[in-house]
Amino acid sequence: MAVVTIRDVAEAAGVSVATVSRIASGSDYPVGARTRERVEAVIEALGYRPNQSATDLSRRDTHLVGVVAPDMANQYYAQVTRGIEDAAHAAGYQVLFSSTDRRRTRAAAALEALLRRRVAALVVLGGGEEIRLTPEHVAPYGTEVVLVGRPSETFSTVQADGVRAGQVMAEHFLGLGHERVAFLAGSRGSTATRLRQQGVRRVLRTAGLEPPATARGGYTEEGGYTAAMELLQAAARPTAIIAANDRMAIGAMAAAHDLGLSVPDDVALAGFDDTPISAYVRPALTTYSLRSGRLGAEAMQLILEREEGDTSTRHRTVDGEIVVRASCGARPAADGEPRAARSART
Amino acid sequence: MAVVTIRDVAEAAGVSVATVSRIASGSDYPVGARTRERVEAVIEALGYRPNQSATDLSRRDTHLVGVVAPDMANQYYAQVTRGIEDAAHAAGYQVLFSSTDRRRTRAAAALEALLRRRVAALVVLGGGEEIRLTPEHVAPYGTEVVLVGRPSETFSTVQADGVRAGQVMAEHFLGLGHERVAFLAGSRGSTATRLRQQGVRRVLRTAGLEPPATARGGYTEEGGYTAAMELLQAAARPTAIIAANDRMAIGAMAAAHDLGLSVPDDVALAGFDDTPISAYVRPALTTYSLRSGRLGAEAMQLILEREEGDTSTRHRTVDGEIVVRASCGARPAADGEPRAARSART
DNA sequence: TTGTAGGCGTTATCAC
DNA sequence: GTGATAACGCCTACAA
Repeated sequence: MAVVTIRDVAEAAGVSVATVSRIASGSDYPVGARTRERVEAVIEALGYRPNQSATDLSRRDTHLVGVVAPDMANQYYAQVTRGIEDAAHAAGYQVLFSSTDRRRTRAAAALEALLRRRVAALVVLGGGEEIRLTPEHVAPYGTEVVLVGRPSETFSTVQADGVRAGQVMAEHFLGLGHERVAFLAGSRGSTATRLRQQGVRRVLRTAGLEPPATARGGYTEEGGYTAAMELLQAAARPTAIIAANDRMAIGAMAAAHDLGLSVPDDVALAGFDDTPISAYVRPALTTYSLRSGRLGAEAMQLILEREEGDTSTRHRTVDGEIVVRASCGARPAADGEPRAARSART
Repeated sequence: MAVVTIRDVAEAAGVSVATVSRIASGSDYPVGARTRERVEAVIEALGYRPNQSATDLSRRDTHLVGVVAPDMANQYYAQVTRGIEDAAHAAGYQVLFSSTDRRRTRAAAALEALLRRRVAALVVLGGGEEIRLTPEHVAPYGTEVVLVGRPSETFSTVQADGVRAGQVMAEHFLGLGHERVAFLAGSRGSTATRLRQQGVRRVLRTAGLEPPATARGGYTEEGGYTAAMELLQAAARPTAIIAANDRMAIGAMAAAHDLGLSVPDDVALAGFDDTPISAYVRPALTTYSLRSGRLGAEAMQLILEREEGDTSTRHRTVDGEIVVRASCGARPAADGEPRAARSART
């Protein structure tokens, strides 16, 4: 009933704790075959499970990676985290995470707690301002820090190529003949929005068109709906709206619908993220797949490389691809499609 | 540069480690005002952060709660986890989590790792079969276990009132005059599906109607699409489909659309979960709000109560409410609506 | 009020 | 090969 310690095992097996440790920890230190067998049997019989706190303390290394994000219930962060997690578990790490809810105090508390736990690495998701983290903070602990989705000189980063994504999407619409393209921004100060918008702007400018009319939707369906209502009722109605994410694009689709406008005939639409649902709204949503999971996997990759000696600050870019469906007008409305999720990756 | 330990602080402040400990750990052990002040200054200056592994080892208590779920990228689990997390942080706990990907080996490994960490509590999400957890497993460690969304005699549980949810939804459709109601099940062996289906069945039987035609969609949009295609092309086409979750309902909506059927006129639709998006598809989806976050909060509540001495096995039920929108036919299609997210909670 | 010292459960360095 | 034993960093009787 009481917790079995290494000493209990040693005693029961008639060996020293050192021997048990060598066996239980999977070390490659040589141990006699007979002894090993006996000890393993005892471990099994007693249900011995090494206390990780003790191991960490002794080894001075927790195999823990801390993840900090604005909100884990948000699909994007959840997917990135999943990517981190898969790679982490494969490498014998565990994931400890905290949502900041975009609040300074929560972010600070989360970071503090993670540092106390001496996490081997820290992955910060999102471009929010709520996080104050300096190299001095983590220096003493040798914690590897990776920022996902925000630029940095001092820390390693993993980013989606937002500018390129915006360009690709804008070019797609220009290719379809659109000249009045609007942009639906996410939240203020968001890196993702800024980059995508920059890409869109650049393409429009190069084509000699006016910069996109812009409204802000805070990345939610509701915000997208409201912002799109505004854009769609403006004097010069845009013929296409590029939303900074799928959720807003779907809100915009609802707005168009409620205004009696046809998508894509009256207004073409597209988003970013390639949310699972985007293939199943009607018309199916054209979007840009960012492979959020890859971002997480890449972040973990940086962490593992550090473990192998590379302590430099590195920057990785993960790029995605446009997924053309019906909402942009490049494909027939779903009615005639044989397959709901029909899409093309170019 | 090196990590600051309690000894460094003691030395710098000219006191014993015991004194520093009493101050740094926030204990209420009496300490002289002057001493306290001095020590606090040193802690601040040196940036001392207690090593949690050491604290845990010494206290024989990690303030860690482990969460195990099939897939954290799944909206539902993410929301429940968020609920756990908020409550956990408020109570000074941290959350360690693992996705099992519904695989036995991963589930076993996750559980093992969590047990080694000596998590104070374990929250198991989902009704999957991949998890083998017996009281004997955790008994030695005094780990509090809470199962969310699956029944159990031996462990505490938190569940949504699935039967009631199913009943409410079925009654809603009967009230609208439907007599051929079909059911879109999730994955095999899912508790949520079973309960909701049971509720639906019960109501239909009581009303003297045939049991619902059923197809399985695995809880995804794609599965819902495919399964609905099947149901909708059957000889006796159902006039209403109740899907076990919103994602499948949206897949079904796409299927109806692609078949040229009108929702809700040709076929009425409803889901469960009240996903944010459900208010923004067109027609807006009638659903049943389960407040997943509440499930998590409630689970954490059980854990905290245990901390206060209640070691009994307890069961909590969280119930939700139907959210009536346009897809069931009880409200006008969104076109005429002043507000996209229009909904009524009855 | 403050300090001393033993213990928490492992690992790792030495001897043997 | 195997076994003592000193860390690891903190907490907490117990003494003073």
